[in-house]
Amino acid sequence: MAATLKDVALRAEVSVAAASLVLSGKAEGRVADATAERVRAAASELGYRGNRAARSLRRQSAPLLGLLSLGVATLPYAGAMLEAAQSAAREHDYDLLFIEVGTPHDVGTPDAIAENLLLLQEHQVAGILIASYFHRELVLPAQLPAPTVLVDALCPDRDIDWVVPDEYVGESGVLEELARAGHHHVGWICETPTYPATRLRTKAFDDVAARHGWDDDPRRVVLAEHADAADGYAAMLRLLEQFPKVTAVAAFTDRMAMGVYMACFERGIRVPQDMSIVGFDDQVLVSEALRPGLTTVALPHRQMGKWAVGRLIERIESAQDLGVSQVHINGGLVVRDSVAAPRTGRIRASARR
Amino acid sequence: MAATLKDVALRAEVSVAAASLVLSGKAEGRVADATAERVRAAASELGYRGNRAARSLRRQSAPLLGLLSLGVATLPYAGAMLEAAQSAAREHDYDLLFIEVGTPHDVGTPDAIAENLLLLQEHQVAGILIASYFHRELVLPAQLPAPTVLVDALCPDRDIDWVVPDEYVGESGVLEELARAGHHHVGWICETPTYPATRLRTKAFDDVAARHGWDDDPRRVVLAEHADAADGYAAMLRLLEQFPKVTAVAAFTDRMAMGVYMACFERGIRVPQDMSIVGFDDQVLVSEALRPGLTTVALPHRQMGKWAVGRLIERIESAQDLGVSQVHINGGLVVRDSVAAPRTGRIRASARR
DNA sequence: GTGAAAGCGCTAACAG
DNA sequence: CTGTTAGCGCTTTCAC
Repeated sequence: MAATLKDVALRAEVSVAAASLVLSGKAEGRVADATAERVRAAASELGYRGNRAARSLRRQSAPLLGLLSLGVATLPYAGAMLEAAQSAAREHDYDLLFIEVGTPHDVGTPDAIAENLLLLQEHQVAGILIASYFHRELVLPAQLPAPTVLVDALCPDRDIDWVVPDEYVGESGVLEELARAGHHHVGWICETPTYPATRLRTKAFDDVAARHGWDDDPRRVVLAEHADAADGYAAMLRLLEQFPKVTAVAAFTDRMAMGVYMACFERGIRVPQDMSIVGFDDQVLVSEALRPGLTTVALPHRQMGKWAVGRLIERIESAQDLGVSQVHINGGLVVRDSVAAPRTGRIRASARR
Repeated sequence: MAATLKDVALRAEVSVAAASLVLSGKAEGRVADATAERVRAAASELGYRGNRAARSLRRQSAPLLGLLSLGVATLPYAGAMLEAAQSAAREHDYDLLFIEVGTPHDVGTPDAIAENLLLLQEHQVAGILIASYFHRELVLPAQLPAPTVLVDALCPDRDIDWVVPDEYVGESGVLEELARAGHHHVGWICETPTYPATRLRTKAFDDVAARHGWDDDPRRVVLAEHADAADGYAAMLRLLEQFPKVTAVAAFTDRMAMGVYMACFERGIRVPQDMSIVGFDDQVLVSEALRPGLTTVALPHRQMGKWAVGRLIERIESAQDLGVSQVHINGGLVVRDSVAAPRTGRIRASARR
């Protein structure tokens, strides 16, 4: 059976109180050095590991951070954020209680969120992370059971910490690459804008286009239903038809960009000589795997996870009232090889090979 | 402040013991129905949620399943398994304590595993899941702190439950598709075999090839260093050179298969008319996104997660000694459009477009 | 400096 | 059928 504090105390011939003080680093001038040493020796001989349940009961708070994932796990996005959050938590001696709410189709109703928040409360978590994607807007219960930070999500009109990707700056960055290469006929392939990520990236497109005086034929934008490769492919075919001057296209996500590549390959359109393409997300399975490599903007998953945990722990451990902190992180431009200067002549094959 | 059992008992005018019995469903003939009803009413009026720390302390076991992830979170594979495990756990009123061990490059040394197992012990977890990938062989400490099940990993010579994909049957399945289509000159692009996934899929290739009398020119196999698209691409170029008769290629993973597609696109080789391609994993970001869609075999992440949790809970809750159970699950063939009959003439473009 | 003691909220014997 | 009781292992006052 695992050794308890009492065992350690017995062995070191001190009281449990003294042993507790020493082992939780609160001995500071309250216990003689020699005694402390005896306690530490006894603990290590016994392989003492402590019992978190007992400690949590006593302290009314567990060394646990609840991670409510709103469909994140079902996405390939999750990994880096999870990993970063976990290792950041670990550095501060917290562990992560992972709860996935909602299936791929239903991304966590307010009721489901509220219910799982209560569950986290039962576990006495010291803090809560709510992770979503696409910068979604969440509806949260009025009463949160512990300090909370949102990741890639926000809650308008609410004094709560959150961290989101800087969609606007990121998208502007890749688009400037296109401008720098000299493009004027740029297509925009996007999911129908409904949540912030679509809206902000679209706004960036409009602004960059206006700034550089790009051909503003409304047919340069094609809206699709899903941000996946199949819809990206279909959208590209449509774009080629309705906006034949196009020399470069920006896609809402790397997955859509992959569909754009596929359409180009089938039509014998060379990338980047005949068509420049940029994406968003830096989904390496796609961006790095495509040939030529896709120029895109990284989503700062790792940074968001780390920041969120850092902030959460600050809040947990700080007595005074920190103001709210709502930050945007730019994951940064990832330049690969999918952007080149536009062809001067508009010579382009349109038959399949 | 959250209501305690005592508050409920007070309000229902019963003892805490009775309240406990009722609320944990052990009232069965020990408490009068009317009393039980009163307790339940009081609990719901007070919004009573219980305190897991207290319960864990008393029971010497927390309603927690420790999930030790060995690099899984850093892979896009993770999601489905995590999600399935979590929802299966939830059905039995357990939650998941998630711990990621090891970075992308170091996949959990035995020491790191041992250390984190101890950590889970501190948390009083009722059971442990150790999740890896590629069917890896693990080195585990002699003494496990709780019932344990391995997912997509195994531990040779150890009486422990595990669940792995049926690599051999799966790979044989896709290869039979190739045979059925009439191919005889089939290439095999694989990572250098070191762990079970590579070895078993390669064995399947050898066996199917022998069974159908495929051209056994040793140059039909190209080994690469990594199972990614870049190496798949390079391997395909080499294969075309050293085994020009090739009409179909099987890749160790979908990511490698994507590289194979890229090589074909660049060389003007049409898929599947000129070249049939099959993969493994059913990484939808790739397999579904490629055009034509990639015929491949699914990795049973969801099933493995679910099975593992089911088994673990069986072990936790069963008093008697269950035998060990080590299972293989076949994720199943996913037929898309990357396989066709080989061309009869060997007319193939070899210049780029 | 050190130890005794109270008690966090819950469960499980055991008495009644 | 119901209540009393004794802790689970730990932290934290408070005396000494």
